[in-house]
Amino acid sequence: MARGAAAKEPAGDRRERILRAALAAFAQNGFDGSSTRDIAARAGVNHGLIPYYFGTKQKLWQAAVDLAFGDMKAGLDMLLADASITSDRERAAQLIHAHVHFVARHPEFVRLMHDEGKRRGARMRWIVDRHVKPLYEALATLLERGRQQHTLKFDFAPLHFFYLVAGSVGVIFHQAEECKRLSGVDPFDPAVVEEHARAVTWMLLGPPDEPATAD
Amino acid sequence: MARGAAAKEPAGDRRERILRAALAAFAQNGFDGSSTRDIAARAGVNHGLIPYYFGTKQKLWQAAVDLAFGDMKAGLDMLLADASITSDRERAAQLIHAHVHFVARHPEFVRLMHDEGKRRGARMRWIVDRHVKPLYEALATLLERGRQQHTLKFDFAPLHFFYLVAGSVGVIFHQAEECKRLSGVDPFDPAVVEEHARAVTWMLLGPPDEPATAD
DNA sequence: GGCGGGATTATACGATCGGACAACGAATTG
DNA sequence: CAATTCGTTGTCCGATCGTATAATCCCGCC
Repeated sequence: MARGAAAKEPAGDRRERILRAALAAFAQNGFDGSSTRDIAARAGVNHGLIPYYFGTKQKLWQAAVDLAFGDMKAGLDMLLADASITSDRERAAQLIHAHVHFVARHPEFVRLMHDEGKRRGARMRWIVDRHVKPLYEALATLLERGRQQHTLKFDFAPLHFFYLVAGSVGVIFHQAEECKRLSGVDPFDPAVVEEHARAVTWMLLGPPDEPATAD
Repeated sequence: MARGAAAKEPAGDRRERILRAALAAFAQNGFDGSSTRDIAARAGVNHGLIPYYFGTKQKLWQAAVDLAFGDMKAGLDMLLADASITSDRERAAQLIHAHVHFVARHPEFVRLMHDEGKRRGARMRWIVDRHVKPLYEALATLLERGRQQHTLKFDFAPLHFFYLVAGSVGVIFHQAEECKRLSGVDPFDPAVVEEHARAVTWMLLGPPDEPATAD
């Protein structure tokens, strides 16, 4: 197989460069707000390469979403591995802590969910069926376990817990630019991330020094 | 002043119809995803009327945002009036309850915030300076009051509380379509709204029957 | 050295966008 | 009634979009 290329790059690097650029662009400006020409410019390649490698803009988007949720899935699997040992409040707090820091490191997948989750359409159905649903069911079983172990005491459907967590963890990072303008604070600052993790833990598990909500 | 018009409508109704249609469109598809032609079609008017009444698409967007946040401000003022009497947990719960129901009735302003808050740009700066900042400061004083009255006990900056509330309350309604696809549950269903209000209350104030997080 | 084929580029097409503009219609005013 | 004025419409322009297509390039292979 002869790979022509401009002899600048080692291999099919350009495809991955396009993918990363597409993920950044879609996360920043949404699907409609991103143009394939801009994505190609970010990747430093000719814009004709996008139809060549990915066919259509929609398929490029799907590949970028797969990339983002791949990272997410890896992080979640790590969390779930930890969860298997978890049975008390301290462990739950570690889970929350790890999740907040993960979202802070990878805000793209929150952005993608927020961009598409509001619209009824093919992209929303695709991302929900392929990525969000497994995530949701994983969290639901996690919640049920916490409930049985009396780590969490709540009397509403897991669905609400899901959006409570998704919202309270993700929005400050999703709205990072707004947050900076509003308060001058960069939510991605490590100290701020840490404080937010404490805040979420406080919300879900109650204050650390007093008898917790959960107990 | 001679107002010609097609003699179908009583007055400058078309201007307001355009505004409402613009608000719906911007909330549904964002700024880039909405076209002035589509907005005009929704309002049932010629698309040439938009530059006539509002000049530019951006100014139309600003007028629509003012409309949405006007409703929001009215709701918040009502809440703040209630808050003046509030000094215990029950009152705080009522505030949360009212706010959740308001957001459920008017999801547009959450959508607008989520659409622009992620991007650094003129529209984000405009909406933050004009609308979000007053909202944030109002909540901050409210939080300080709750803290002094020992209704709320938290040891992190009000900024985190702001995004905790904004996220946990708003995301399930912002992502309504996703939520329907994910679980089959319509978050705007009155019973679901009520349950979500209970869920948020549980998060912020602790379980109702046990010694609350706040006390 | 020529050749074949995948990688890359340049160019073009149709569609849609925001906005400009002139013409038209109707009601008010003299 | 004539003139003016503002609401309204239809049309057009330049830019940008996604994508198709053909030419070009560069490498491994005979």
